[in-house]
Amino acid sequence: MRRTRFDDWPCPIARATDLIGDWWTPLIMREAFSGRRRFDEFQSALDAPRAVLTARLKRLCAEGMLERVAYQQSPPRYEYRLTDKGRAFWDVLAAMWRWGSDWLWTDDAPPVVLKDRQTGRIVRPLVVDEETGEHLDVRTVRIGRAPSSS
Amino acid sequence: MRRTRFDDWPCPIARATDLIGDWWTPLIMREAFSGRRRFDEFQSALDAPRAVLTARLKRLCAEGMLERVAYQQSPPRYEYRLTDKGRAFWDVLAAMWRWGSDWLWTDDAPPVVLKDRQTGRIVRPLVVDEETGEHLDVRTVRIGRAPSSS
DNA sequence: ACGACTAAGTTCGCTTGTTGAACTGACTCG
DNA sequence: CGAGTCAGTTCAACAAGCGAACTTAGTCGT
Repeated sequence: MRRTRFDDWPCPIARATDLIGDWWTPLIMREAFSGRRRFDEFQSALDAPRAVLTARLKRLCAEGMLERVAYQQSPPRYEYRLTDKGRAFWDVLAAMWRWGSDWLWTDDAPPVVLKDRQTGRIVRPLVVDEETGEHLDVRTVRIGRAPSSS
Repeated sequence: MRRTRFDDWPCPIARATDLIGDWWTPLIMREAFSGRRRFDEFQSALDAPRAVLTARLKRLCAEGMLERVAYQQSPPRYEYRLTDKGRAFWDVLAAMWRWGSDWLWTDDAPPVVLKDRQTGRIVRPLVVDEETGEHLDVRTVRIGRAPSSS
């Protein structure tokens, strides 16, 4: 009776949930985007249980979001690097960031923001329709069957 | 030793993770966006354990993402409706959708898509910089301290 | 009036997952 | 030779998720 897996459901949200729904995982990815690579860097930044961190890093490697790369031979030591798939996941974190900033702070404003590395300008992520560039309208979008590809 | 809570961390991603990291929760929100409102509708759509569903709906109401509204008096029956905060969460699901569609199907394409309700056009969500409308560049964005608001 | 049905949960025994703390092993550095 | 570093593993206690059965308060058909 292990917990219900969603990773073979026919829905992108379900499969993504299977990953994100693992406690700590989005935070590990956040740290990876902040440039952390080594086991102990992740561990001390997050103060996560080491056993959990081991399991998560293993899974993220298996999923192809991180890569375990040796950075020295003796003693053998490995670090974890973002892959293209992992980097693409930034979009999801950005959407979480925006929603969290907008709705999860009641009185004050969040103490951390996203900035452009060059200009220092504060960046606000927004989810739009790729075609029109307009903010996605919840009320007009619906989930539908894909056109048959046969 | 209950599991580490992130809901008072000073980071929007952490707080959002605290919600999403609850198993089933994003799927419950997906179903809410598909128009489901009643307990048994959610239950049979997802085939989730009833006790878990009870706990999740309770939490989503407490967080202000759903509202529990009586739709009849006798016997008293309630349904769960999206609030503004809940509707805003669509952006996060859309980002998950896009990333899942792009990276979680290896051979074939996902069997479900997002469509515009009016035109039937397939919609692809994209995360952009609100200012420029450009796709967020992972490499130039960094996490920084907010300007002091004093 | 009686039994079947419905909706929205609750309860229960079992299994899996998370936690914090301590431990391990292979090295390096002074 | 002893202390330190890094990347984990092990362990026991506890929390959370699981499926199945049960409950409660009412309606409907005969």
